[in-house]
Amino acid sequence: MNKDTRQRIVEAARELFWLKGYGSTSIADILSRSQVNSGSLYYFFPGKQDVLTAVLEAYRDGIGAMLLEPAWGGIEDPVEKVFALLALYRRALVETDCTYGCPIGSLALELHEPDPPVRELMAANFAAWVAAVEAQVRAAADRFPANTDFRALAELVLNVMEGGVMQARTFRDIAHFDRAIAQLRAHFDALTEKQRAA
Amino acid sequence: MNKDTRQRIVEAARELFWLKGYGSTSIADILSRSQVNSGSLYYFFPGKQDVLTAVLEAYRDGIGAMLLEPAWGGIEDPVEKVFALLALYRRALVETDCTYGCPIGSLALELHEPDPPVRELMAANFAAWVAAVEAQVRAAADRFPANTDFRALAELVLNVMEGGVMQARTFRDIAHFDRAIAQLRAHFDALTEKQRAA
DNA sequence: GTCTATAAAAGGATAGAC
DNA sequence: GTCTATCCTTTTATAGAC
Repeated sequence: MNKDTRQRIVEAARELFWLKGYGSTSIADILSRSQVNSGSLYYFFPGKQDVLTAVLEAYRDGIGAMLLEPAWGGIEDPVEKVFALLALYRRALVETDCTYGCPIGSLALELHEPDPPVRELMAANFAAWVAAVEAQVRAAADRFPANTDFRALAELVLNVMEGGVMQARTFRDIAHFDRAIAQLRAHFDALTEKQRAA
Repeated sequence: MNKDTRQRIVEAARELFWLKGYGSTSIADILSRSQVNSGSLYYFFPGKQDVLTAVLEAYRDGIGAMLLEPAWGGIEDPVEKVFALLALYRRALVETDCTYGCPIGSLALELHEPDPPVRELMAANFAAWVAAVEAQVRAAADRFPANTDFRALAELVLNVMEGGVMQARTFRDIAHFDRAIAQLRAHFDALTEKQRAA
């Protein structure tokens, strides 16, 4: 219960930032949830923003073990891995009555002028997500037209997911997310069909 | 300078919520920017959240005159109207060094548990935007396959725009937005080509 | 490394004269 | 409808003993 104090703080902050956002989470909230006293938090972190950077580092470092591996367990086909990842976001939405938000996306739009370290960590998180998706579509490169921009395609997946989460949350209706993903699936089908025709 | 006091408050709040977000904008900020005193603001509004609903109502009521008409001036083709609307968002991003955020999208992700009136007004704003885009693609219905889901297509436009804005802001790089729109254009081209082939 | 107490400031909101 | 002054709470952060 001593050296993991820092980790308890980061974990509590991660949950609270996800549940309530950064601005609406007070230091007192973090202390209460992590069962840590003020003095200890400020021993590890100069201030609240440094807790945020630690949280963003945790997301970045955990994207494989915490997000991709759970989503991809047992799935072989690279394209289906992409949609299995999206299905994970759908599940999170359903389980939270469409209250869930992608933690990185929410922070990205909440923080209007983030200090450089914060912004760069958010960008690093998005970049890692896109790189993982890009690797999958690239692994199925033979199904796509020869001139396919795989990075842009992977970014499209991220954009549609983030947009779909935003709409589902705002309307409190998973159908918005489902329509978003259906449109993406249709786009993928059209691309692969185009290749088969060629 | 008396009956427009309320309007000055709403306008100042609109700008500040857009620049800094809702949580980071204080009542004192709004008073200072609108040159209004505390007593006057609380004469018109019970509290800060009521200022937010007034701002969201202003966005909803102004979507035609403030957003669509400026975007569509001189453009006839319905599909090009859709992309002209997206070009307006691009311009806003470029002019603000990729600091711009869609005001509704930012609020939608910042406010994690918005009270019903706030959430419904955000939804009404998105719905009006989507309806406007849907009307355009429907006006070009003959170019799309017969089974096209025009609402879902219009929602895709919104989702890609919101995602593209999020990425461009986070990376401070308009190329992210441009790739997002290019993917959307490719999707439209594929749909209309499919129809021509049929 | 952790504890309690508290400083110091900012925030939303109200009172009451005019 | 507007003005000034101010209350009350929350919030970030620090001090100093242990």
